[in-house]
Formats: sequence, C-alpha cells, structure tokens
Amino acid sequence: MQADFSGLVLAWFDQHGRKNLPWQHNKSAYRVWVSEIMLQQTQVTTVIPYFERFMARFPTVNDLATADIDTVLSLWSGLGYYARARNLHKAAQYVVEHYDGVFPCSQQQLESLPGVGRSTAGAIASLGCGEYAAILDGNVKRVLARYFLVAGWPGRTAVLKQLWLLSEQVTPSQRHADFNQAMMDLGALVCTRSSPRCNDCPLSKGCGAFQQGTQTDYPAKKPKQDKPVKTVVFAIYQRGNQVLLQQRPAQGIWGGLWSFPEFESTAQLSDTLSVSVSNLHALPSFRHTFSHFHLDCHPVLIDNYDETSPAVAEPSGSDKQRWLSLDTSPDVGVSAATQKILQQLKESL
DNA sequence: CATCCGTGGCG
DNA sequence: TCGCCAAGGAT
Repeated sequence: MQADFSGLVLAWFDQHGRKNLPWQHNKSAYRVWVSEIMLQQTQVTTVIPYFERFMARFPTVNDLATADIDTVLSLWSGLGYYARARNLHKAAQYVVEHYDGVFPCSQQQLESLPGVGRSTAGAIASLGCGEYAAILDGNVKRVLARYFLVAGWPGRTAVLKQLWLLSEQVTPSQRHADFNQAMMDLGALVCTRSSPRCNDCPLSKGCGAFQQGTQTDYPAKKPKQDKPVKTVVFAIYQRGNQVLLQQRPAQGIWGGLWSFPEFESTAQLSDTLSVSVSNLHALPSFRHTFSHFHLDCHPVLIDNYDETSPAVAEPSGSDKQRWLSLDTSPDVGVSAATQKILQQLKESL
C-alpha cells in the first residue's frame, strides 16, 4: 500500500518533477536552508530572484553570520515575514559559533535553530543532507488530506498530528529526498488548491477525494476572521533628494525595518509641525493588506524640510533616524509599502 | 491553542 | 475590487 503510493509518486517525479530550481544546484545544507526559510508561506516564483541575490551576497554561512543585520534585511526587503531574516541571521551566527561554520544535518540540531520548525528541519535534512526525514508543508498536507480524506482544518492539533503520521507512513526509506521533492511538486503543479489537474495525477486512482469528487473540500479551510482596518499617516520629510527614515522596533510589524515617521492623523501631523492641514501636501493614499489586518496608508510630503524648524517626530527614544538618498537603492531593510512610496517620490521629483 | 507576522497573484 | 492563501514558526 505505502510502497505503491511512493512508487507512483517517484515514477511521476522522474518524468515531471522539478530538478532545476536554483537551490537544487550546487546543493548544500546551507543553500537548502536559505531556500526553505524563504519558501515558508512564499511561492517559488517569488523566491527565486531573492534567493539568487542573497546567495550572491552571502555565499557561505560565515558570510551571512558576519554581515550587518541591516544588509541582511535590505536583501529581504519586499519578501515579507521579516522575522525570518532576523532568525536566519541569528542562526548563521549560532552555526559559526557552535558548529565551526559547518551547517548541521541532524533533525534535532536543525530544529533547534531559530526559524526552523519540524517541517523545515525535515526538508533540510532530507533534501540538503541526504538524512532520512519526513516533511509536511502545505503541499504535502493538501495531497495527503485529499488522498486519505483527512477531515478538519490542519491548524488543529489533532488534524496536524494525523497528517504527520500519514507523511511518515508514506515516506519511503529509499529515495526519500526525491519523494519529498516530488510531493511538493505534486502539490504545487498538479494537486493545486483550486482546479486540481487530477487527470495528470499519478495518485488519482487511489485518491479518496477524487473518487468522491470532493477535492476542493480538502484540506478544510481555516475558519475565517474579518480583518480590522487601521489607518496611518506617513510623514515624508524631504530635503533635496533625501527623505527621513527611522528604524522600527525589532518586535512587531516590519520589525527592524526602516520606515517613515508615523502619525495617527493629518491633524496630529499638522499640530506637530505647527502648520495648517491645508498646507500639507498629500500623496496618493493606498491600502496595504497584511495577513491579519488592513492598513490604509496616507503619505504626506513635507517639502524642503528645514532641520531648524519644529520637531521631526516624537519617536520613542531609541529609534534611530537617517536621511536616505532617493538616487540609490536602500542599504537597509524597507517594507513593500515604503518601497512603493519611495518609487513614487523618485518619479515625481 | 489562538494570534501574530508580509506580500503578490489569482479567480 | 476583494477575499483567499502559498515550501510555517514563534509566542
């Protein structure tokens, strides 16, 4: 039964699996690790250019460990979930310190690294090190839930536990790395969330959901929660071709990135500047949506700001500030929203 | 166990 | 235009 499952998957992989992704060349535990972190909740096509730039800048774990965190975040800018980059940097320093720069390969050592959970550890161990390990990412969850008719939302512990058990049972002792890659490829290319291509699937014959015609019911959807809407005014202090940025706290949204000083409203901003609201130069507003809330952003340009005029902002004490030139790309981390505004400014000035 | 943490693409 | 969510992990 299990041998049949993995045999069909491996045969499909030999013909249709992905074998030329960037992290599949010059394979090493380090490269696979970086790719796996980038691929968390992020699609392959999005990751590829980031991976190439990252590896060109940090060819070895030692290069990453000795780099400045601002540099690391600058190469992560736009990719999202910035804790991944901060954890990557910390883990690199840990590997250099405790493993003499040799990336570890045991599941347990991998899982103890910040940002590496059970599935990512399994992927690195298997794909990067040749160590036997099972994985359970979103693709594998979808394939298994459909094939074995696993009901319930995988966010629930009992469902997750059941899926892990199935993954372990289905993973063959031989060619486990190819099998794991195959399961992810199958989930990404064939057993897709909506309109799966069951005619091209090697598992369709034994697939419970296919037999029932209920493919899209598995895995069960996360119970929906409506996203609150927040509002922010970005104060864009401009001086020549420079704008003022300040570093955000390490914790919370956009942690460690550099962003514009924030105000709750244009009224609060005009109070701070001691000018009337009508003198503020509003730029186009836009909505930025996060995983758990909407943020309506209202950028306001303060042209030719003079440092001798009233207080720049209020920030909470330790926040660092710096003037950023619009002519060069930032050498610090900036969010997609900040990047969008910077791009607008560059075009209008 | 629920919430927090980004972004871009797609139907 | 808008909801949904993709190679998850930390708290």
